[in-house]
Amino acid sequence: MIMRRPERQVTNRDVAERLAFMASLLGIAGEDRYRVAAYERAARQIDRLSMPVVGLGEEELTRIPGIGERIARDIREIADTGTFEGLQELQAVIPGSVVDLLGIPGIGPKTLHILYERLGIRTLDDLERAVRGRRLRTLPGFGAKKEEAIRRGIEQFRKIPDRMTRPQADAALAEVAAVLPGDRYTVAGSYRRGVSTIGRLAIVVTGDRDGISALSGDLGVDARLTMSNRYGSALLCATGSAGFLERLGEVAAGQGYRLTPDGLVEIEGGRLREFASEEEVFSFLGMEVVPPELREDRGEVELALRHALPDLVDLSDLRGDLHSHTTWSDGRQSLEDVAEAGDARGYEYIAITDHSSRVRAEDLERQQTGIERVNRQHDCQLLTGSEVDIRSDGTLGYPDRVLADLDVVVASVHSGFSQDLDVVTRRILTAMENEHVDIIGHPTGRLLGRRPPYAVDLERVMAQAAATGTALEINASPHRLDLDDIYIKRAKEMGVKLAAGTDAHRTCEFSNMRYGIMLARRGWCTPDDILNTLSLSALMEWTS
DNA sequence: GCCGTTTTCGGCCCGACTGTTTTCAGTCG
Repeated sequence: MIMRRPERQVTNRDVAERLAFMASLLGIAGEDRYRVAAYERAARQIDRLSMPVVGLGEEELTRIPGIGERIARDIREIADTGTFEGLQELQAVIPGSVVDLLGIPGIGPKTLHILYERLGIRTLDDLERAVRGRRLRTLPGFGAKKEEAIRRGIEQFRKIPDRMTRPQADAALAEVAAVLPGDRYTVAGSYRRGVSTIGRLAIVVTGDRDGISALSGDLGVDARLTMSNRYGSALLCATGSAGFLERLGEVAAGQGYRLTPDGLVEIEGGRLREFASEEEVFSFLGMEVVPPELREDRGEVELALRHALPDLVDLSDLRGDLHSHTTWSDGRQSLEDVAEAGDARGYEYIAITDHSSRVRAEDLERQQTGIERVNRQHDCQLLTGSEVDIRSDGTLGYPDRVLADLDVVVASVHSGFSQDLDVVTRRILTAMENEHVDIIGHPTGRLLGRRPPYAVDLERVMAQAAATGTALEINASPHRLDLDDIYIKRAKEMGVKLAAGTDAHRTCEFSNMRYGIMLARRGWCTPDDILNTLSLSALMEWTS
């Protein structure tokens, strides 16, 4: 049976993506940077628009700030044809492989423009050859150091694994949902275990084969068919991980069984025992049910046999969020918006932590007045705070007297990513020595699929966190998910508190907390390990 | 390219950082 997806409607995301692509091409073509910025701004506007843009006429489009006559025409063209003339003209001149090079750290549009125009570089391989041939340093505005920086950038770029972020996986799963009814399948694999990035989606399907070939063919989903009376073992095996299943297989073998997706097979005699649910399998083997997030062969099987698994933290245990941005810096939400979002989630508090680099100390005082006013109108209390830069020389973005007035101080590295291990580590250690710093934000600085972590000695950071009573952040943004699970577990074991924060720049991002909790659970955290399970008063005591 | 007027062109977010420069340009967040 051939599954054909219906012709897809052009979404706002599609339009935004075309406009952003135009901006990249204009930048590489060496166009005026404000023209480039105009397309970037328009892309952002369309992306956050609540109504579908395909239904709007040019007249209505120009009423959106940042969209004038020209871009309104382009948008209409995209809505009708999927692309527009100006974009096609540029695409005819600049190959797509050139645009990809913008992903290399240290290469922006201006640099790429010169590389493309002067050296005719079109691909990553071209660029690598030019670097090896020391041809970059001869270009105007280039030198040996920049050439070396680009060489390192290429190295990093090549190391980025080709895995989906969780939002990308969710988008792919939406395509699965279009093919199969929800009661016929369950998502398994690394997705179900809550891994930060997903290589390949795995699902377990019950019933007939309808739609299965479309899933594995078009969508590249690993779909395993089973019967409902064998669903338990099938889901267990499809969820993994390999190490966990191996350990579980040993337990089964000790009791005379072989673990298979069909069920437990008696080693002597070959009789099959079937299980409709995972719970039944665990129970049969005399074990506690192991939550999917723990199934990584890190000692969970032994504890499950002793019925001594940790009581993992749950989203409902959280009383607030410890990292958010507003329009005072680079956020898209007002203080009022944040308080409303907090009320809607039933939070007791949300820390307002705008970037120190974007808010002058005297403006921070004005923001505090605003917070006091908003707090009178809402149950959820906004906490005064800052995400203060740990600058490349190790100093903080605000003087102590400013930090002393804040409820919550998150200190983060946003610069000097290419510094040596020891330099970056000492910057962070120094920040923790400051008595006003409560939390180290996104401790490794990684951006999933885009930028590897900076070089930092996490053992030393964790030891210092334990010694100074500083919390380490679990940054819940699906593009960061930083700290990683193995370090969360290690930190917890060292007695370090972990602070879950969404880093929300807009109200819809507060729901990203679910990712943070997923990660905390993978790090074996109980409610006691997470700072923001504390009540407001207990939190205030902890930070003071 | 957009916007706001000072109705017809000049300014557009900005600070830290780095590398290339002798005072600035490009990248990044």
